[in-house]
Amino acid sequence: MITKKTSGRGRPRGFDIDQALGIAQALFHQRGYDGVGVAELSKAIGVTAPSLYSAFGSKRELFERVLERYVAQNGGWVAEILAQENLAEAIAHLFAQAAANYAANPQRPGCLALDGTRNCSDAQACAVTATYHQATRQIIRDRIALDTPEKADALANYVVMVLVGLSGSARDGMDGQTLKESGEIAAAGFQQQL
Amino acid sequence: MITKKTSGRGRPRGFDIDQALGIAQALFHQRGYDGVGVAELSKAIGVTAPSLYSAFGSKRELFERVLERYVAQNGGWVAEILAQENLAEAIAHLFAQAAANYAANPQRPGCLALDGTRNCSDAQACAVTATYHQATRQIIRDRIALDTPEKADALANYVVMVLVGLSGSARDGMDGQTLKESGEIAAAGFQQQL
DNA sequence: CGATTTATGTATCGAGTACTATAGAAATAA
DNA sequence: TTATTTCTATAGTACTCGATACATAAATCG
Repeated sequence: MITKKTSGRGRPRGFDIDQALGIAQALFHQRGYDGVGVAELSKAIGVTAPSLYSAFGSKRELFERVLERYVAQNGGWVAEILAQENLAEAIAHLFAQAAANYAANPQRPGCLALDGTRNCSDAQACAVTATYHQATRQIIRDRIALDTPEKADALANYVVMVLVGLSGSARDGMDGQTLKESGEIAAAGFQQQL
Repeated sequence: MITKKTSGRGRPRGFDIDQALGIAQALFHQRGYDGVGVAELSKAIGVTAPSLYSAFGSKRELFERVLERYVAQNGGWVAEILAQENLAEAIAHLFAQAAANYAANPQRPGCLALDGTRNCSDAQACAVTATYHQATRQIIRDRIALDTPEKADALANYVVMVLVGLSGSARDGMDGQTLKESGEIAAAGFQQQL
């Protein structure tokens, strides 16, 4: 855990860390890791590059913090929805919520964790998203295993594939209603397997 | 149509156009449009940058030629498979073939047309892939409309969403067998809607 | 042959990349 | 106050990006 000294001895920080993370989050979500430069991040946040490096260490570490924040804000619903009793309904709700979230803001379509490092040149940044990707898949698998342990792997892979499809389609411009309909068909297909 | 003078008056070209396109195709498929630079393309093809620009005009135009070649080689199977009589079987075959193709070469996972310009900084390059994307969706829609005109739009969007999911999952490292299984579930979901 | 046309390599352009050395500014601690 | 600590901005580092000016090489045409 990083110890955040809220106030120490030296000159106080001239910008708010969380607000800066929010601005960076929006930019990364719009155009991906490679698509946003440190210069643009600095300008948008309103500080100079050295201040960013002093606060976050590197562009990749800043992205890690952004992703951590994103998952904290937008990752909880996965576990919440999966907590309900009926598995088929849980998956249907999962797809519906994913469709809604991925198309909620046309300027930030899809999932930052799933698509933020697509075609990314930085292997370490890719690894960060892959961690969250894998963690989410595990959560889904564990829930499915409560009902059908022997089909858990195959069905979890299917569910993740659909989420990738929904996120990617959102980034391709598919509107929320269409996304929702496609999710419903995918959910019906899931139910059929039980 | 571009008139290709096979032999004109000046100095003959020192490299084979189609062979160069093949090398560029492999590179773009591996790492996407932004992930491959002109310097690397030049080095891989074995010519200098000015020769590439003389032959293709720009990196974006080279990518257009590459995509044209890719679709000519790997796009025909979509229409072929959809030509069969039974719609549900056609879609099942479509997903199975997509799964097989997207995972056929681990170094070139997924679909170049679907994922070649993900998070791409060049808007024109994105537009090129979007054209093929839309054309494929139209082919699928028209085939579905032969059976169920009123559901054609929704089902075509679903099918494209699944293809995006399969391609994206392949790029995330999902193996061919898992991809195939997920495609089968998605195909069963499609059949259920008829 | 000379004139013309096209492709080639060298060497470089300006802009952008992530990142940082350095010095000054602004706070606390003694 | 003086020393210490931390953040800040200026101004740069070395590198890569897509694209090109220029002169030369290699072909055809008249």
